[in-house]
Amino acid sequence: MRRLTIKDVAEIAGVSTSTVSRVLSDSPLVSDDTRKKVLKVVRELNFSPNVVARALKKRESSTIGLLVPDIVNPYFAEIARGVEDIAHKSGYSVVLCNYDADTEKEKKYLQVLLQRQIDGLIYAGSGLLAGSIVNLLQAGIPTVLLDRDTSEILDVDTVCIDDESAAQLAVDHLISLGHREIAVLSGPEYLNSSRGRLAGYKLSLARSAIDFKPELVVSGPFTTEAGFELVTKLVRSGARFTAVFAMSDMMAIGAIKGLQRLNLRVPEDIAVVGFDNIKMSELITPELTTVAQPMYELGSQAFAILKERLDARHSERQRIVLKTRLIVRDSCGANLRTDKLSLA
Amino acid sequence: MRRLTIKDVAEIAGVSTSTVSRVLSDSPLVSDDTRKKVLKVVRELNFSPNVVARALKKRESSTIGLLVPDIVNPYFAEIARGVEDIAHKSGYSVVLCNYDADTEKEKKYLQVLLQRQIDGLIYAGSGLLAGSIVNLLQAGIPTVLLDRDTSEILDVDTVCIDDESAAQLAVDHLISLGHREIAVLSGPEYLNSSRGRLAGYKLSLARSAIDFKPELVVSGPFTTEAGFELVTKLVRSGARFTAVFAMSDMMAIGAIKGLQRLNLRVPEDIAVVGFDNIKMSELITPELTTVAQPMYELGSQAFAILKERLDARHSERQRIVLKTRLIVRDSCGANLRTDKLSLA
DNA sequence: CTGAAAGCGCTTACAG
DNA sequence: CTGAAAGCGCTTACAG
Repeated sequence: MRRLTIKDVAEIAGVSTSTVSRVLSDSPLVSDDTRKKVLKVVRELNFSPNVVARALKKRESSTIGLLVPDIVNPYFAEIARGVEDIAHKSGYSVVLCNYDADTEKEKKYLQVLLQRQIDGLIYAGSGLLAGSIVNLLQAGIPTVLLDRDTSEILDVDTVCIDDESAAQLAVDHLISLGHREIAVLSGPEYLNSSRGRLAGYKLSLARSAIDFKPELVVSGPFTTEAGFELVTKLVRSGARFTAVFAMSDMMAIGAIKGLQRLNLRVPEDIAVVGFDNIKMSELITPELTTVAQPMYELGSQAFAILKERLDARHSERQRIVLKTRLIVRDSCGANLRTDKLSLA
Repeated sequence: MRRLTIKDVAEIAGVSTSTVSRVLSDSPLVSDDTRKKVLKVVRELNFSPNVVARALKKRESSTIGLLVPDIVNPYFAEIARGVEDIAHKSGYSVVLCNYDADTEKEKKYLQVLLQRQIDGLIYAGSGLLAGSIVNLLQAGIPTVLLDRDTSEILDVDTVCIDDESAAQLAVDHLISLGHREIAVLSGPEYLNSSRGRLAGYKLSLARSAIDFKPELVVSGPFTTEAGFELVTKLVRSGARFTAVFAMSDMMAIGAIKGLQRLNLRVPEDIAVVGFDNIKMSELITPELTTVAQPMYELGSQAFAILKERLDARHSERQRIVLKTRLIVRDSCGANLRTDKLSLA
């Protein structure tokens, strides 16, 4: 069963393919009469144009690439949702790429996406090779970096949060609750986001005249497993602390599990703050106090500025910083006196 | 900066575009010498062919559509990962579509995907319009249905689980622990999966000579919110039960929250089994006993059978049923005597 | 307002 | 083994 083409439509409607093409793309260069005639045939045949032919001709594929480390990570899933929703509304399709922490996969995906003539790329997460991004920019494909602040290094559009002040939200909260020995479960050290959050932590300590103790800072990937293992080690090392600041909710959740395994109560013995506010954070017990990142908005804004660049290629570089806020729940003890049953 | 084409390569290498095309697609109809010559130029120019042109000519886009209700739902995120991993390995890109429960969006996506000349479609979740799928099949685009057993209705490839026996795993476990009043938090009633699981529940009861009580069955969407509200209502209605079988982990997690709010302990007062085994299920407290679905495999198998159909269009209809298994953790009390600390 | 023609960047049957 | 030519299904500058 051959697919229909504008040629079929043209013949039946008794016009040229040019005309069919024009009505299909809402060109004003068509009389109302012919437009109606053509539209009628289109409807009758249930005709739907071949967008890959269009893409070839126009050199615009109306598709963008979305690179995330792993869509299974709820943080990236929410971002992806934000991207896809807005892209779809604007007539773009998004091809999903999970590159893990794998440099080879990352290169491979970039190559595939280039071959597919994507109009733009949204790059989330940590894997970015300096080399790859340079290639992209050289190839002239509009790119926005999500969740990575590379302002110093590269001239790319970017949407992110202010990691430093976001971290302060968390740490100040702990301090206000009386904590002075605050351990930190950091993400990978090579990430700007980890560094920024650590800087925020130090700042908060300094403001309250608390000494910074390097031995209270441990780092690993943003996973529950890492959270579990890092606290466990920390406790066993004999380090003294009454609270922990985890740089992701996944780590915080792992940490809470770890503390519970060690027979430590959260928040009574140790308080825990997370970071991200993934949905899961309010489903665990105790409900997690955390710094909320607007994941969905990170995604939708990323697409929005990509779109701006696609529409008008001259625009200035944009750097969007989204707001974070502290969500106080139960894992730091701030709500200890509240009778939770009254909420039900 | 114009993108390079095979014409550029051909000129520099001193051969025809046909030849360049042949070496690029590994045709055997090229001598070793010319192949080397061409490859050298390709490498030097860092040339990468335009796959949309290829797609137009070959009428194969090497892309597939993936329709999920919502990628933020961890169940679908894991499935998506399974699909994407294997698709990528086979040289296919996947276009992500979140259609929610929205019939209009669903139609729109289907239309867009058709226009994009996707080679195949993987359709997960519940939204399937009978009408849409018929259109698809008529359009001749290979489709596999994931997570929906439509064997009676439609002649489509399908990968799913045996809902009936999976549910029995859960319910039998509860019964073996002495429970006889088992409430069920069902998914939407119009779904085959909900119906199958309910059938399994009834079968298990019958086998143990337990009367089926319709008032213990309530249904709603597969969400934590529904789980929370459904148990809450059930308890307040005065219904008597000592255990609940939730048809998804999200519902089970919501139910546990709800019970806790009501000052009921899980599993001491009420046991809860879930369904799916999403990652979150072992992160909550108490850790959730659940029936594991192989989400990743559902996704990868779905792509695998789609690929088979793409490679050899004559294949018979396939229906793959994947294994489920019971994961015993803490939410039913089966492990009550185990000293959990010994695990740490 | 409309159509004929050229062309987007590939692939492949055909001829040699 | 290699190349010239036609064509995939559109869009759009050009001429009228």
